Amino acid sequence: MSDATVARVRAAADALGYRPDPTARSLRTRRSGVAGVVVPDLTNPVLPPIVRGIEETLWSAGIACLLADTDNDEEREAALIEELRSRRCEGLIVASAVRTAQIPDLPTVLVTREAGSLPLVAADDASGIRAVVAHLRELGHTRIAHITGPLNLSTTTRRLAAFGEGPVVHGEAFTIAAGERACAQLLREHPETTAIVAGNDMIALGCYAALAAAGLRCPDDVSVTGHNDMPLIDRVQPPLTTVAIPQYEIGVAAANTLLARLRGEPVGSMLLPTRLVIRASTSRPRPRRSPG
Amino acid sequence: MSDATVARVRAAADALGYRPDPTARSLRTRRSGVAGVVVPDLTNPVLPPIVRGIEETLWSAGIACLLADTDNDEEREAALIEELRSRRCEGLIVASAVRTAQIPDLPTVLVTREAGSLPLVAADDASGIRAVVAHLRELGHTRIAHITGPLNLSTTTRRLAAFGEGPVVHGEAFTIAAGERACAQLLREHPETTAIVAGNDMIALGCYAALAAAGLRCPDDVSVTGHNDMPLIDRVQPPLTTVAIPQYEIGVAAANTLLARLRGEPVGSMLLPTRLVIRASTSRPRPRRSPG
DNA sequence: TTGAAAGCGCTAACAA
DNA sequence: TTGTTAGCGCTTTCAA
Repeated sequence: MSDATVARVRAAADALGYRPDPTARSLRTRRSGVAGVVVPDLTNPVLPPIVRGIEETLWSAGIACLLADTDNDEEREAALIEELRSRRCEGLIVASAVRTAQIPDLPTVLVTREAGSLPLVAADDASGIRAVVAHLRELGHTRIAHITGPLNLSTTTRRLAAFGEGPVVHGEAFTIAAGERACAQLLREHPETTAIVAGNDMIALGCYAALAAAGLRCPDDVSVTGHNDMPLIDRVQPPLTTVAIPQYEIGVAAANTLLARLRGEPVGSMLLPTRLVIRASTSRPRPRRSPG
Repeated sequence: MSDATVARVRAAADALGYRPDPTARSLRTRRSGVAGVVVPDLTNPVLPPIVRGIEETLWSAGIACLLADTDNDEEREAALIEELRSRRCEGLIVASAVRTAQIPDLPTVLVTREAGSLPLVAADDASGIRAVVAHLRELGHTRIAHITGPLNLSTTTRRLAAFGEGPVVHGEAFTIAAGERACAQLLREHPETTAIVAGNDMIALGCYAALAAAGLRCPDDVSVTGHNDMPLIDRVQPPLTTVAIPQYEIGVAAANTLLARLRGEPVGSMLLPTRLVIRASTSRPRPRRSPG
């Protein structure tokens, strides 16, 4: 068939406004051109940049994204994933995985949170937390405590392991309220603490609130660090020292990993580098008055 | 057909793992069970709660959401909407509309931003802005200026009209950087200003930066107000006086409006109530020294 | 190389 | 009421 003919047919098709029907094509090819993106809570400021990275990368590969928000509810997650599967998603990017979760028989890439042996794209939080602890030690802190996120999340266990020795209190969620409660408990149980490594930025903000409620100042009395460097966290008072993660790039990498899987290429996990951002929530510990 | 038979068939179907194929069903019924959600920039903190409201409401009506981010680019918006249409979305919820935008021949509900005569679900910003101005006047301010968002957005024109008389500077975008530039310009052109009504919270944060750069303090020298009451804006320094909008409810209402349209019911626009939230970025104007 | 035909899994219309 | 059939718009196979 000559190029000219191709051009003529194409012109005629355009003139008639012909558009291939993706539904009919899907029925025939068994490919939907759709992937599912499952998030635990879009309202968590870490997620939107990740979702943008996913969405832009998949769109440019001709794949559309069905968005599903689990509201951090495991049952809801299961139901939504089943629904996405039944809608013939070609693959899944899951940011909401809890360690016990069952992911279905579908090409799946996890983001941030690990589960089973599925490929994971996440920030290298362990090295981030180690950098934070080193920074605090350099400032002269010796009584450093850690407030974790929920124990069923792999992010929590990774960060906890990297934190190493020291008092630990577990927060029930990655929220300001949970951070505030956990920090109040920490101040009761370990009043000698001079620095707190919070499980993430939201928990760090909870620490700010608990410290203020206890009449302590940050960083003068207690230094606080976070994790994620989420939007606006540089504008709170005091600006938070935290571990920056490449959110958008994590989204892009997750999408590319899924695309590779869909092409049948072997894929593995990926940890992207983090960066310590030192702001005003950390300082030298206030010299202790000798007892008596 | 007896109930018992129904039950037996159903049991047999379950046993065989029968799942109706939504693709084939779509091909036949011409209904996809999918709606498109078009946002200008998911990274803008106002949007995630709205998207959650949309997504939860549509899911519970059996409709899945294809997410598309236009990155505030009009061409991209057109291309994405065309792509969503070709994928047989049953309807569209568009939060990215600019006033000049062409929306295709598809049931569409606009969110926040208006365009043409399409049904719109938004906050009643006009009354919010009026409340802000009244609050500033009550505090004793008489030299109140307004920094707008981009002029091609209906949110900007609504808020500008409600602001009324006074010096106005236009920001090029709803971002901190644009707010900072516009505020710097305002301080040059109208140094007598004692209060700034910013077009939204991001622009207000830009004002904070510009004021600090000019050696002015908020609220001691200049009061600042925002719009949206976005997450974390209560934690910045000083906590921002702003207009709270019911973000999640806007999403829910937009989704319900689309569902009504899809059922063929007549639908109209809806403005949801706003609420003035007074925090620490507004105070009485500093008494002016009499000249000379 | 080109064209014809079968069929993906479902639903709606129709016949028995 | 129940069963049968045509056909949605595409891709792929097979025949010419």
